[in-house]
This record gives sequence, C-alpha cells and structure tokens, in this order.
Amino acid sequence: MFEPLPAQFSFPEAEQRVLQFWEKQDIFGKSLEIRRGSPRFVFYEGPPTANGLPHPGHCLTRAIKDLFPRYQTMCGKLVERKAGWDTHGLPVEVEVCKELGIHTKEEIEAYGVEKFVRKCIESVFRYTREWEQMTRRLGFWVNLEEAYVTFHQSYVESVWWGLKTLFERGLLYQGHKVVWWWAQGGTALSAGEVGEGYRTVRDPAVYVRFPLVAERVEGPRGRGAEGMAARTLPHLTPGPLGPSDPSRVSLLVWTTTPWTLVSNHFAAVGPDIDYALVHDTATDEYLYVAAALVGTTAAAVKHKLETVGTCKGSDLIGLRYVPPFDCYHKTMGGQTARLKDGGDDCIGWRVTAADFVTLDAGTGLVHEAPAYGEVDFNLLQEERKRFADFDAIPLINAVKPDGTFNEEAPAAYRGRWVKDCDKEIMQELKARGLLYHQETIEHEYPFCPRSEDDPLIQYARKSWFVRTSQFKDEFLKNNAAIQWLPEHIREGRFGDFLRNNVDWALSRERWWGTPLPIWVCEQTGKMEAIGSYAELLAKPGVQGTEVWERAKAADPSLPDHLKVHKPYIDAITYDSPFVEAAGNGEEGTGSKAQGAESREQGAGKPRMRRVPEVIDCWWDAGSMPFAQWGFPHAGDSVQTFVDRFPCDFISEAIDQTRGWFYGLLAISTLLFKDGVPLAGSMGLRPVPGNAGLPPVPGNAGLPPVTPPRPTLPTTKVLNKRRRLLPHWEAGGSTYILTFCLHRGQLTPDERSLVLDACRHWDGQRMLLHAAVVMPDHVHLLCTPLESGPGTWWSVADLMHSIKGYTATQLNRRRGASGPLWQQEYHDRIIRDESDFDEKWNYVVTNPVRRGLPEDYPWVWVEPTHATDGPEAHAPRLAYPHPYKTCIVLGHVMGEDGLKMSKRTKNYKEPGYIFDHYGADAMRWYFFSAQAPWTSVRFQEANIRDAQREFLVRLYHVFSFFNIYANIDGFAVEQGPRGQRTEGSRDGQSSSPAAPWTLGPSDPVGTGWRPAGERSELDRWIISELHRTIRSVRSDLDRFENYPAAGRLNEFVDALSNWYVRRSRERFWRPVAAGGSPADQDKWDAYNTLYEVLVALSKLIAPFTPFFAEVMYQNLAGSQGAREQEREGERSSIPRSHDPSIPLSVHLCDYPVADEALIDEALAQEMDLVREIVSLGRAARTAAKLKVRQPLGLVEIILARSEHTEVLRAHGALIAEELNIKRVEFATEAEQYVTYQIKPDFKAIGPKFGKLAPQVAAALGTLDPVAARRSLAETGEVAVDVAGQVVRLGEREVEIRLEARPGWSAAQGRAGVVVVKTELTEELREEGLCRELIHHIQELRKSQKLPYEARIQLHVQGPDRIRSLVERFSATIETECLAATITHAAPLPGVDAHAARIEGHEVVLAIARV
RNA sequence: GGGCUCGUAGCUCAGUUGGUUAGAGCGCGUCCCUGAUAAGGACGAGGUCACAAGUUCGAAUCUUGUCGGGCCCA
Repeated sequence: MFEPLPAQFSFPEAEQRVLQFWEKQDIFGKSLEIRRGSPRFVFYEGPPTANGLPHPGHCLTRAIKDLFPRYQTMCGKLVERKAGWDTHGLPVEVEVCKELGIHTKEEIEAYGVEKFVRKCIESVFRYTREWEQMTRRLGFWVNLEEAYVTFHQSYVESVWWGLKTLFERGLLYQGHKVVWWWAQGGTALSAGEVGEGYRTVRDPAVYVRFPLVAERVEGPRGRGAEGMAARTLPHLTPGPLGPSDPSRVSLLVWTTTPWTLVSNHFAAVGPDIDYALVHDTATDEYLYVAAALVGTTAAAVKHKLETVGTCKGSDLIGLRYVPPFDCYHKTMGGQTARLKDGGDDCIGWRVTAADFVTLDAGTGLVHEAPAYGEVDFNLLQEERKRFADFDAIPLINAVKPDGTFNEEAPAAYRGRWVKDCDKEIMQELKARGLLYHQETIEHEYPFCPRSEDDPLIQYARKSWFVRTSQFKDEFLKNNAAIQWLPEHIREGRFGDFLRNNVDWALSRERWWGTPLPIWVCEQTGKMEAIGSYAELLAKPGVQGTEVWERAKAADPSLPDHLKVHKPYIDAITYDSPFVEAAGNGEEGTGSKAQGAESREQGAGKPRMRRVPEVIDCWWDAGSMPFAQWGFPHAGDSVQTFVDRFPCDFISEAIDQTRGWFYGLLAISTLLFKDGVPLAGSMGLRPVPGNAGLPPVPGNAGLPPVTPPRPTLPTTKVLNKRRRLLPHWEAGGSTYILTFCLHRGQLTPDERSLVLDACRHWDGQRMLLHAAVVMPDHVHLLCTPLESGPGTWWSVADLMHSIKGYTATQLNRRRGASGPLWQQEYHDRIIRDESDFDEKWNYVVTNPVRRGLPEDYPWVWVEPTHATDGPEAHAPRLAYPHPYKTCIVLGHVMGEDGLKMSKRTKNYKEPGYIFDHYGADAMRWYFFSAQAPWTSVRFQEANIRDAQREFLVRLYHVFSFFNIYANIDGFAVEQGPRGQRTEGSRDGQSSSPAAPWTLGPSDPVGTGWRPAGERSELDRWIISELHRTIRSVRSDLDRFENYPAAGRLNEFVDALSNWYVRRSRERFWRPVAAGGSPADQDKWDAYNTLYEVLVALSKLIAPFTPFFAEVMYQNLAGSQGAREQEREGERSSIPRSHDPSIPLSVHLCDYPVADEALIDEALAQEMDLVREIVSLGRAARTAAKLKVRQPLGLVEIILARSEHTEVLRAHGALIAEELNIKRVEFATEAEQYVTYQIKPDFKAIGPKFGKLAPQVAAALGTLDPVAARRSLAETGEVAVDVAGQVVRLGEREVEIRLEARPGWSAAQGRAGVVVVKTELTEELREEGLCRELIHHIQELRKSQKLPYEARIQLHVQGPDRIRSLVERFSATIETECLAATITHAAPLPGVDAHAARIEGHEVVLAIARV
C-alpha cells in the first residue's frame, strides 16, 4: 500500500513537511557525510548584504546556486557550501546615516565613530532572519551556521595578509583619483548615490578666449627651430586671409564650470577633428573652433564668423596659450621638463590631444583642469608619462577639500565656495577681455541626495591603488580559461573590462570597512604593512590597545571582532623601525629594515600610525576564496584553502561582472599567480629536530625538519627510462614525490601499488595533489608536508635527500638546458584528471625560479612539453583562478518588464509565491522558462503556468499510479534480497536484466520482469527515460539548466500524454481471477511506471527538491520516514524496511543512462506514430466524428514509403488510439493525394551551388508519380538541368503530399491520413454503446463513487437500447464495474436519471453493491 | 557619448554549424475526453523574424548601418 495522496494536494503544505523532514533528519548534513572522502566539487558563495530584504532576484541566484551543487552531490562529489555575509561598505553606512538622520563627515564624527560602527553592525544583520528564512524556504542548502562574515577578525586579518603581500611586492601605492565629491560633507559619493541626485539645473556656459602665445618656446630642443616656426600657427588650407598678428589669435574654449578655469592646465582637441580658424569681423580677431561647430557658435554669439582656413586637431597640438588666470602660469608658465625620449616640453598651457573631445556642444576645444574631472585627470596622467620624471608636471588645484578656493587662488576668491564665484569670475574675464560669450544652459547635474542644495563637484582625492593594470595579461589568460555562461561575457563585457584595466582604487575615506593595514612613520613617512593583529601587537613599543580594552570593559557586549576596526585600530601605534634607515637614506620599506636593536623602545622614538582609510568592500568580497577560511593565520586554514581552490562553480547576476567576478579574479591572480605562497610572512615554521634526512648543503640557515611518519612498504618506482623516480624512504617507508609513467611500463602490481599509495596518503590526509590513472599514464603528485602541526618540509631538503642535489643546483642544471624556463607557466595544483594536460610531461622543479622563497614548502611540478621543443610550448594557463565556471544571471524584472521597484510594487514578494505555489514552482520557473542569463520577467502567471505544465502534470501521473497501484494491490518488494518473479537479479549492475532505473537496493514490484521482456510501449518509455537521463546529465555537466529542464518537461509530457494514456487500459484491466498475477502485461505496466517515477524523482531532485522528496518517500519509502511517522507526524508510508535504501532522494545517486536500454529506432518510430495519430485526429475532427464513434478504416499515405513497414508494426496502436477498426497503407494513392517533389536544399546546395535553384525548378516540372516510382525502383530520379542530366538520390529529394479535396484527410510532413467516414450499423451500435457507457461513468462520477466500487446498473429505454445493452453487457460490466444490469424494475431507493443518448430517451440508475 | 547585450505570434519565450512549410506555452476560437476529474487532450486562427542595405544558389541566423529596450561605464 502506498500512502494515498490527499484529495487536495497542496504544494506549499507538502514542502513544509519536507522541510521538517530534512531538518529533523539533517539530510543536508548526511548528503555531505556520505560523500566524505570523495572528490570535491567546490562552490563559492558570493556574500549578500543582509541590510535589505531579499527579493525575487536573490531567489534566482540562490536557486541556481542550489541546483548544481545538489546535482554534483548526487553524482558523487563532496560539495561543501559555506554561506557568507558581506557586511562592509558605503551602502551600510548610508543606511545607518538615513536612520540617524545625519550625513556629513562632521556629523558622523560628532555622533561618535565608535557608536556609528556599532550601528553599522546592527544594520548589517537587520534582515538576516528574513534572508535565512528565504534561503531555507527556497531549499537552498548552504551552511548558514558556519557562514563567513567579512567584518570578523579572522576575515579582516586574511584580507590584511593579502594586502601586506601586495604591499611588500610593491603593488600598493598612493595616487589621486577623481571622485564625485560632496564638499560640504567632506566625502566622496558612490556611483549609486550620485545617480540618485541628478537634477536639471541652469548653469552658466562660457566661451573663453585662450590667446595663443606668439613667441617661441625657450630652448626648443624637442623640435627644430624651423619646426617651431612652422608650428607657431598651423598650416591652414586654404588660407586667403591669414592673421597678420598671431597674438590676435585665440583658442575658443567652452565650459560650464567657470570656477575650474582658475586651475586650467591644458586645452584639449580631438586630433582627427577638423578645426577652423575663423575671423570675427565684429571684433577683428581670429579664433579656433571645431569646423562643425562654427555655425552654432556664430549663432550663439550672433557674430559673423568667416572661416579663413581649416586644419586637423593634430595640427594644433603643442600650441601654447595664455590661461585666463595667472596664479600658476606666472610661476610655471615658462617651465619645461625633460621628456622620456629626449627633448623637452612645456609642463602646461599648451594644446594636447584627447579622444574624449566631442562635437555635441561647445567649441570642440576643451578646457582641462585635471583635478576636477576623471578624463581630465587621465589626460594629465598620460601627459606625465611622456616625461622622464613623472612628477615633473604638478596636479594644479586651487580648491580645498571643503570646496573653497585655497591660498593659491586669486585673492578675491580665496576661502569662498567655488560655485559662488562663478559669476564674479565671469565678470572678471569679461573685464579682462577674455570672455567671448556667455549663456545659460540647462543640463543634468548631480546634487547630494542627502543635502539637496549642495551640488557635487568632481575632485581629485589622494587614494590608494593596487597595480592591477600591470597584471592585465595574466587576467586575460586566466579569463580565457573560465567557462562563462553565456560565453560572450569572456570576450565581451568582462574581457573588455580587463583589457581596459586601470589600477584598482582601493581606499575609501570612510569608517565602516576593513582598515587599510598600513602604518606610516610619523618622521620619515615610510610605511609598512601589517598582516595580522598578533603581528601588530608584537611590534616594539605598541601603545593604544587600551582604547579597545576600555571600550570592551565598559560594554562587554561589544563583539571582539571590532578590535580590528575603526576607531580602535587607529589608536594602536608602535615604534618606527625606520629611524636608523632614515638616516642613511636607504629606500627600504619592508619590515626587514627593522634592526634588532630597535626592539628597545627608546623614549621619544618616532611612532608608526595607521593611515586613516578603509578599503573598498569589493576587495573584501573578492578575497573570500582564502579569507573565508582565515587563511593563512587560522589553524588548518592552509590545508583547507588549498583543498578548495580554485572553485568549480560560482554564479551571480550580471551586475557583478565588475564587482565580485572581477574582484575574485584580480585578487586571486595577483596573489596566487605563482601558486599558493606558504612561506615567509605566513608564520609557518619548520619544527626543530631532524630525524631522518641528511643535512642539506647550502641550506644551513634552514632549520631542520621532522620527516613524516610513513607506513608504506618499501618499493621501487620507475620512470619511463626505468630509472628510479624521486622517492625516498624514511622510517622504513617509501615516499614518492612525483612521477610519470607510461602504462606499458607498469606492471599490474606496480599499478595497484601506486593506487594503494594514493589511497593511503589520502587517508592519512597527506597533501596528495594528484592520483590519476590516465589512459596511458599514471600521475602522482604529493607533498608530504606535515607529520604534525607546524612541521614542514622544504623543497631544498627534499631535493637533496632524493637526488643529491640542492634546489639551486638542480635549478642550475635545468636552467642550462635553455628555453625551458621561458615557456609559459603551466601552474596547477593537480587534483584530478582534468587538471593534467596530456601534452605535457610533469617533472619536479624548483620554486626558486618562480620567485618563491627557497624554503618554499611545496614540491612544484613543472610541465615540460612532450616534444621538448620550445616552439611547441603553446601559451596556456593551466586553469582559471579562482573559478572554473561562472553562470552570469540576467536580472529579474517586475511583472511589467521594468526594474523591480518597491515603490510601484510591480512584483510579488518571494513569500507570496512560496505560500501560493511553493518553492519548487519558483525554482522550476527559473530553471525552465529561459536561459538563466536572459532577464526574467517575474510574473505570477508565468510561475503558475510553469508549475502546471510540469509539476502538476507530473503530480497527476504520480497520483494516477498511486490510485491504481493501491486498487490493484501492486506492491514493491525488497531489491536484490527480495523475491523475484523471474529472471536473475544479481543486484550487481545495470545490465538490461537489472532494475535499470533504480539503485541496486531499490525495491521492485509485483510481477517484475526485465525491461527487455515487456511490451513495446514499456520499452519505449524506458528508452525515453534513458535518453532523457543521458541528455539531462550532459546538460547539467555543462551547467546548462535550461535545456535540461526542457528535456525533463518533454519526458513528463511523453509519459503523461502517451505512455499513461496508451496504457490506461492495462491499469484498469481486472486482476485475473484467483488473485495470481496472471496478467503479466498489467504488472509490466505497473513496474514500468513505478520505475520511471522513482527514476524521475531522482532526476528532478536537483531542480525541484521538495516534490522529488514527496514522490520518493511515497514510492520508495524509507526508514527515516517511518520513524517520523511513528512520532505521529504526517508522512508517506514507507514501503521498505531496508536500511540500505537511502533515507532521502537527496542521498541517492543521480540516475545513469543505460545505453543498452535506449532504442533510437523505436524512439523515431514512436515519433512517427504520434505524428500520424495526430493527423488522424485532425482528419476525424474535420469530419466531425468524435473519437467515441468507431470507424471502419483509415488509410495512411506516407511521404517516405520505407516508413510503411515500420508503421505497419504499430498498426494496432494507431487503430486503438484513433478508434478505427482497420489501418491500411496506400502506396499509390493518387485518388487521395497529389505529390510534389522538392529538393532537399541542405543536400543539394553544397552540391550544385548556383545551379541549385535550377535543379529545384527542373524537379518541379517532373511528373511526380513517375518520379516517385523511379525513386522507389532505382533509388534515384533524373532531371534535365541546363542541358545536362542530373541524377538525384533519395536523400536529395523530398516528397510532399497534399490531400485532394473531398476526403476527410489531414496532411503533415510525414504524409496524409485519410479517414473513411461511412458508418455501418455495427459501428453505429458500438458508438452508441460507448456513448451509453460514457453516461454511466458520468453518473458514477457525479455520485462520487470510489474508483473501484462495483455497482448495480439499471437501464431503461427503447428496444434499440435494450438490445444494445444485452449485446454489449460484458463490455458494459467491465467498463463500468457493473455487477448486474437490470432493465425492468428500477432499483429500489435509487434516483433514476433521464438522459438523451443519440436521440434515444434513456433512464439510468446505479447503486453501489 | 562608449562597450556589451537583446529585438521572432496578442503575451512570455525557443530556434542547433545559413537550407526554402520559423516552433512551444499562455491567451483566443472550435471541439473532444470524463476510471488522473475544481484536471486532461485535439484541432484551428494568429508572423513583412525591429528596419535598411550587403554577402550567398539560399539569411530569423553572417556583415554593416539605423531605430528601440536592458546592463555596465562615461
């Protein structure tokens, strides 16, 4: 007995019960436990911020993030899923400010940084509960208990470690960055905030003269004197009226920010733009304006401008001019500086080229004040790069951070808000004759969204940068190896972003973020980076820790994590190690400069103080691959990290391209490009005491190491030259370092030994990186790093002990062999087969050459190409850091296709969907409705439809099975140990005789026999199932959920609308008398459907985990469910007591397709049958003959006659489905159809090329009947094309049929189906009988009789009906489960129903027996 | 303004390397079924594949341009 399904099945309710079951039984935990020791499938969770409520977009992300880990788990991988929370950053501070009603820097500081930061923590976890609820309800299995949190001390310290590493490699530097600056608030604003604050405003727009300098540049060493003369004014064509006096010539510059003119530094032109020199007749002056803008300029100033000549922008470059204000020009105006490529150039006030110059507005000449615009600043940087001394050109800035002019500005403006000075500046320029024209324009300008009267300004701020741009090539190589879905991200959006990489602006002048771990010497300005809190405390002369201690004492509830945050961390200072170094001018910035004597804390010593900045929270998130483990500080974190890097799979929405996706890739590439550095600053120290290895010459400085405690038997391992491979013995055991053997040279014993070694080491939790048996190789890579905590082997030790070489010696030898070292790196930690590249051999090599410390504790494997020629070394990055596959999700849109908006409420909350449809419905919608990277319209109707199409349909099949299996007493028994009906069940494998859909221990049902012995329909659906398994697996292996979902949908459709439909009769057939399962066909149907449903429950488990569980528990049952049931909770009744049956569908293995059960021919045949049947139904419809009315004959005319025999075999099926007595196939059927011969262009096109249309035309002129006959007889048909005879084979032509009018026929690609419509008396009677049965069934239904209830039937009507009932009494009894049929006496106490059947008045009554 | 991406039936979306009758679901219309039943099924109507030009024997598909939407950046 299967637990009967409720009359009203509610998906949401069922899901709640499943959730309880999962939690009670810790199914997630068990799903990890059973895969312990299996290969990992590594997943990284992109941390969300929980200071906002989760919306449907987050559901999509989390659904995708759940699907593939579940699938991989069922495929046997260990898929740990550590949750994470992103907690830092400006968005958090903004929320808190909103809440507190403050915004400015002063306000925050007045409120108290300490209190502010605590508010930030509260805010960050405001909606954690909601997030966790959503996560749980959606069925996203993730370890929330051990989530990483970006503000936790261990996380922060990991980030510090990374930053310290980069700092020490010189990759962290200070520079300027132009930001949107809120001067009154003293803070930069994020792009999002700036976007919020745009308003349409009226601003002045001024046309200003920049008079050209007529005299030559002093010391024109860069260009010849002639060149200079020639360039005094560019060559103009045509030039009828050249200005006689160059001083009357000006650049006409346009700007909407007059206040920036004070800090003018350059004028920019587009080098390819045409410029005109125009003569203003009103003022008798000459002006340069973009040729295309002469008209608009003239119109604006209402002057007549005569073009006297034109030139390219490039011709103007280098011209010098006098800026409107002389505050900088008067001192620096004449200065030149040495260029990189020799020569000199002015440091400013000349024309430069810029690609951002447009002709949309203004004059085509752009005033450049690099401090107040990003492109302007970049232009300055480009200019600087031309000079030998980058800093020869200063950054001119007459504005203080508070938005007022500084002391360098003209006296009239000093100390005043810049925008307030616009008017006076314009007046001054007018007075000085420099203002050519002024107007007002309306444009969009950003204001502070918090303080609406404050316009933002662009302003250059000091900032810390990471030199990412110099790793561009590594990024690109890395990117090239990532599997992106969709693919265009790689070369498109992400690739573009990488190609245009600029240094990462790391710092933020904020409070709530990871503090930048750099301490500055207050005397020398020298800096050092700190990698952990402990490291900081270990510094000499540490002071300031009491600030934290006091705060903690005052409020013990303060999270300890806060001590690494502002303001506490800022209080910590220590003695500068640079005091001595400062004296001798040494450049050292690293801690190595620290002398031993400086440990003594001298009074009055200069102090090291932390820089004030925190870092970009994207850097936090991008550090998660290692920071989530507290790497490298936390115990075991090195091992933990190494085991889980890189990851196999990540997925986030497309907006993360430049956020998390980039952060991950950039940081990991920077840090781990050359492998995972495990030495030096990580504090890993070898344990003193040398127990087994000989001393290492040349490495005297290295502490000795303790050898591992090996237990392997001594053995020999040979390389392909049958020489001993690197291995050594210690403590009576053999350790293999790495080797590469050809299979032919391995004896079976050697082979098994190798594998034993792998298993052994893995079991010992040794660092075994590879244990791979490839088709012709066996690879092992292992690093016996530790025999106890903190014990490390150095490569030098190992090298020496193995081969008698020191690392350096080995390196020298290898180096001598030439270009080996110049080849592309092939960095990989080898974990599994896919990490090997067959083109390479692998040899032990030396990390020193890779820039790693000599005591690097890893054995490095370097590939050499099999051909060993340098040219053969294709550049290739071994595998992507830090993610191998990334699904880039589209955005979820609201019901109206627009962005989801809380304000317009254009979307349903996730909770609403969960309550009304369930999590499975939402998940299935996301998976099946479209490719995940297209943007999704989150429409309730679509979710409902997706649910109906798949889940509800599947439920009906499931429910159908449930009802009839229980009625008929179909029971399942134990698997291999259970009773067998026949055939052998060895429980071994998926041989065709085994229960193919199930695991070896899955139960089997009453009357079971092997699939191969069952009917064609059974074999067909089994074959379809396995084809589905095959393609779903292949889709999911490629991370393609959408086609996989499509396949599943098709299969359920086939199951419901063909298999069950065509099998219904078998299920309804009564069990043969005597109770024995004599009707094998019936039990076959049950077994088939049962097995398909069990397999389906597993197949859909990653997609719709809840309903999968419901089906599985009901069908296969389990002990856990039974226990749960005992405790009084509602659950499926288990069918099995066998503990070997997995407790949950999520503990099962994913089904594997059995090719032996796939019958491609049968699949095609059935497709054809279904198409023909469909045509037959169309033909019936055309004749208005309902299916209940049997017909005598259907004639089928096939387009391809070779299909006839195939179809004939399925004649019975067609006849039954169409309710037609006889099926005939007509080959010569001109009476019904006309033929047309068409070429198959796919075949003909390549063959005939341009002649193809002529061939097609020629075919059209043939007599189709004759052509068809010719094809049938000779296999080809001849046509005359351009005077030549061309022969076309069967595959090159297609015969199309068209039904002639006058028949009840329907046509399709497969052929034409003609239904004979004449009805004999016999057919009419049968139709009438079925009509009668139909009415009786209606009556049963209206009386809500159980399906299996038997009845007494009373039929009263005219003679025709009476005789009909007598004739068909057996049929009626069977069909309607009638025990008796009476005509005369009505049933006592039962209401009779009058019906009109085909014009006959009939009275019907039924009563339960 | 730039980059990427998308534009296919009333709606939501598929459409494999170019191949001549462009598909599905919903909705609509007509009908069927009623022992899965507050379901299910069949059939039908509905398309200048955004527009234009080009490449090709052949274009929804490739190229270029235009228009429109989205995202990211300016």
